[in-house]
Amino acid sequence: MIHEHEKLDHRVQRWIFKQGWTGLREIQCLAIEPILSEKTDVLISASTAAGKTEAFFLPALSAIAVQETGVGILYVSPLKALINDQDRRLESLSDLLEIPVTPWHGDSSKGRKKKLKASPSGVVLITPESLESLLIRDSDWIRAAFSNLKYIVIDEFHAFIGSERGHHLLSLLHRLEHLIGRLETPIPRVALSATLGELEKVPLSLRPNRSLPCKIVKDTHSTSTLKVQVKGYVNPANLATESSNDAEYTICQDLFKFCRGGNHLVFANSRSRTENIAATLSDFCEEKIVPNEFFPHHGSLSKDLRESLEKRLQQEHYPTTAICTMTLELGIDIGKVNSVIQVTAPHSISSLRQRMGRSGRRGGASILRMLIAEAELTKDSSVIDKLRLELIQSLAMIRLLIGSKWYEPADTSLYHFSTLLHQVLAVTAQWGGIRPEQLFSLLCKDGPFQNVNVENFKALLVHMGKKELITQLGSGELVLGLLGEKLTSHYSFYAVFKTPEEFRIVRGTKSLGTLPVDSLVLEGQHIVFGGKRWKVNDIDSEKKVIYVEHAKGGKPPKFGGAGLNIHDVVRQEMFQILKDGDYKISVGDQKVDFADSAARELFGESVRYFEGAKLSREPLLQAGNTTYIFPWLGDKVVNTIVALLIQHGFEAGAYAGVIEVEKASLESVRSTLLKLASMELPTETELAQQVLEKRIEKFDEFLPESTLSIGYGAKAFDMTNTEAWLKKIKTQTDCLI
DNA sequence: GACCTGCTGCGGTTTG
Repeated sequence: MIHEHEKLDHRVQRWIFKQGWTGLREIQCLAIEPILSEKTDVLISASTAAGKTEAFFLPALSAIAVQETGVGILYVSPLKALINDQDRRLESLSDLLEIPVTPWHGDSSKGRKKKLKASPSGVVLITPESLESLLIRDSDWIRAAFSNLKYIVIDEFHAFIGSERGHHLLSLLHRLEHLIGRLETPIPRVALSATLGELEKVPLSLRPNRSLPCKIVKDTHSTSTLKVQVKGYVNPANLATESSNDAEYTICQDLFKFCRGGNHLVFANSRSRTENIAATLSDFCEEKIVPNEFFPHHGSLSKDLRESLEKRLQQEHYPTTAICTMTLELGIDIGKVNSVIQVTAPHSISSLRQRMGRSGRRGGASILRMLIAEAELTKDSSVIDKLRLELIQSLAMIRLLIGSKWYEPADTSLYHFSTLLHQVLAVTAQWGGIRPEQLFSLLCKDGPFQNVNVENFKALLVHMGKKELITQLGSGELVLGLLGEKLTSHYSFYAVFKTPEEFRIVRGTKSLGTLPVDSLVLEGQHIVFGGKRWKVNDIDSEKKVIYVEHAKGGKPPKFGGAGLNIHDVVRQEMFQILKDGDYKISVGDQKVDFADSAARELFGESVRYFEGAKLSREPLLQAGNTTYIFPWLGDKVVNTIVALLIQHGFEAGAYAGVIEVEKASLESVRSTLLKLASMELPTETELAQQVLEKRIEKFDEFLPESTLSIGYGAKAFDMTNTEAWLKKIKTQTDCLI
């Protein structure tokens, strides 16, 4: 394997030497042979900054270095910013090989696009949406330009997998292979990612029809070390808002201590908390008369503000801490930071892993601090507070991250009907006219929508006809209808995901960012935005602009938001920790304690309550008029149990995975659960029929009710695991009798 | 009690 690099083009070898590299990394060596073979898909899974991009491009550029004409490599990225980074990173190597690289997205140079149009060759860096636009508007050019295409590479594959946008991408790639006559001899796909759960299942998500095998390349010995600490905080009960005694203020004081003078990332999970923390930390700087080094970074801030902060982080000239949301999670180039701090529990282990990858300078340890505030207990405290579930969830996620290296896998049971409808329109627009059976094989039978059967598809087409999205000609061919024509001819068509309407926040003539309109903003109201406090002067509903001026004090804007989706494995780990009364991680014959004394104290309270209520054996608990159910399973199962109970006349809801059944005795809930365990349960689709608002995705508004129920049912409910849980409850009860 | 991503053609202005 030491001589693998000799298979690379001589100029590529010379370039490697010139970089001063002592040799190739393990994954880079391992990737050479499968990529050069051109006979297999390749999944390259390695941690951040392990050289995944080079692992692909060194051999792939070698393979196309001798290619005369046509685009040889199509690189697909979820972010424009990533395309711009890659364009810069590839410059020296592509210059040496005289291979042109063309970034192709909404904001990229028109001149370079024009040049590629005139003489297509080399590497194209593109977003899925731009590829869609080219397929619809210029498929003849695509057919010619991509006729010699050797590789398709997808960066940050985990950002696509399992989502509407991911299915869009798979459909685009399948349509591309179809267009250039490569269905029989598919173009090898290479997926790059740091955090993929259940690796062996990923190839199916890269190519659902399995027309090529997939080679998995991963680094076998990850040398990176992690240093983790969980700190607990107690939020005093009965406090007036914005008190200097509340937990968030104490957390900010600690953040100031940890971060000042260095480069750090603070992930705060919501834009409003991000804004609050950044403002408080800036205030601390002002009080101490030192330059501010704390800045917010999230999706509603303007590109200018975000980019200047990214640059400041990367240059490392000044100490800088970004308080951020997932905008700094993906691979945009900001260099490594001293440490990562997570305030409030993370939403998934894969995102936690992604965040940790941002820390660890010069091969040193990654440092993660997790700051978790729980409410001070009073006689009115809820069961969820008494169990300290946010802390328990955080501990469970750290154990899964470090102990079992497990990440949430993609949910492959989904239908993605909204995106399927989009693709019916896109393909019809691309071809002008198409027969229904051709559409079905292209999109469902051979394409990525394999969960959709002929009946589902027929129902969809019939409804699309009724809505004038498509029309059937006498010949049987489908063409665009009036509304379909209108939708596909507007640029907003290309993306399959939905964007809420937003107001621009403007100070004088300077745009500070945008705010979703579902939030309440009134004239005279004080808001926090861009890390500073503002007073709203005027709102222009027509132009969708909010005019602001500087102000002191004020409340943050209320950003909108929806539900969580915690996985079964996380909840099972939480149960295990509480049952064992121990969260520590075994390393060799030692146990590593990663919690501070306050977190240990909170954990003790949780375990005492757990044991007192006998929750290790008893899934039900009555407190006053309310009965609680503890399935210790993911939100899909929790949703399913709630829906079943509502069907049986109960008032039920769930919080943090715990089901609350109001005005119900433990015995009445238990007998209903036992009844459910022995009867035939409704299907997920049938359960979805009782849900009133099912239109969530961008094109859901055009779907027939029956199709919506199928899609919603698969997304929200899990009858198989619910049934298994009910049977377990029944067996336990039978044993007791 | 959540987050993020993307898109065109053309008319206008400025610059070489």
